[in-house]
Amino acid sequence: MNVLNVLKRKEERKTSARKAILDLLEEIKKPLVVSEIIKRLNKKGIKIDRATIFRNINLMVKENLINKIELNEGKFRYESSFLPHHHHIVCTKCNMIKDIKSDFLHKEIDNLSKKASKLYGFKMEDHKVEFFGRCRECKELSPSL
Amino acid sequence: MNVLNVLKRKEERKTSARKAILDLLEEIKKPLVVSEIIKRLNKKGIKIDRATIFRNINLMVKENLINKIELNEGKFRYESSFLPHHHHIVCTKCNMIKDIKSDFLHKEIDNLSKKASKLYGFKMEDHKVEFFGRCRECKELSPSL
DNA sequence: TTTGCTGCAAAAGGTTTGCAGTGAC
DNA sequence: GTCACTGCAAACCTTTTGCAGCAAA
Repeated sequence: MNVLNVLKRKEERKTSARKAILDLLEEIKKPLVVSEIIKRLNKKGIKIDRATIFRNINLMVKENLINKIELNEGKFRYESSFLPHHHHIVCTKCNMIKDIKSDFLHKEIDNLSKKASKLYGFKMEDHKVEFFGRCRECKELSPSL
Repeated sequence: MNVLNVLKRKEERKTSARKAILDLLEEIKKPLVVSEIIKRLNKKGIKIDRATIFRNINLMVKENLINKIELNEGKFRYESSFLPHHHHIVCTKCNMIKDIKSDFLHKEIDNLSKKASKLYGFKMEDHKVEFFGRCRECKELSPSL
């Protein structure tokens, strides 16, 4: 996939840093925080400055190549926009993040969005649905919670 | 309402700082960032140190007196837990935050939660549904968007 | 060659922590 | 009087910005 071609439209360059970040996110298929991105790139022998990562991610978020999300941690996570549309379920004990395929939620969420949009006069652009709870393993470890 | 009594259970004290914060949040009925909380308290002639605000808010979040939410801003907002359960709709232009009464979404969201919980083996504790878009005024200002 | 991109260092928020003094009970 | 709470200052973390040198086109 030649997603970086999106950048050619403007005066934006296809640099190795941008390619490396996009490649990583498509490979991992999970929302990563910037510190994790840096660590994983290092493991691959790729060194990119933190400031450069942020600058590139912000640019690619604007270009819709990357999604920027929050999962109650006080920092952003980033994932490839080229994953099938989905939501997240987060374990509040082990912090494991799992994707929820949106196809089985799609109708309901669409409904919600339309209802809310009509009732409140908004032109809807985006929505966010995240679930938080104990994953199979963690709920067995402390069933009282 | 004597919500502060919750604190008496433990070795926690009912202080004027805690009361001031809770009162403010019940009065405003909107999710506030800490800087806004400080400003609004100042206007009332109440001076509480930023560190004290954070410490108290975190304590009261644990006690379920206050909800801690994120709305894609890179910082937390806090609102009273004693508001009827609801979700949020955020204008991506003027940043206006509106509550969505949950009663008309409740069934759908409950469905979502149960489905996700069954499918992924989670014991669900919480969920988050936020909508983002242009409010009535802002969508009229730039209809092309 | 041009001008956008990068690394480095510094700064800017938001949030947390250590400590000595204060106040709730 | 005790021990939790507060204010102040410093530290921490994530994210942003300024600038001089580098590299894509």
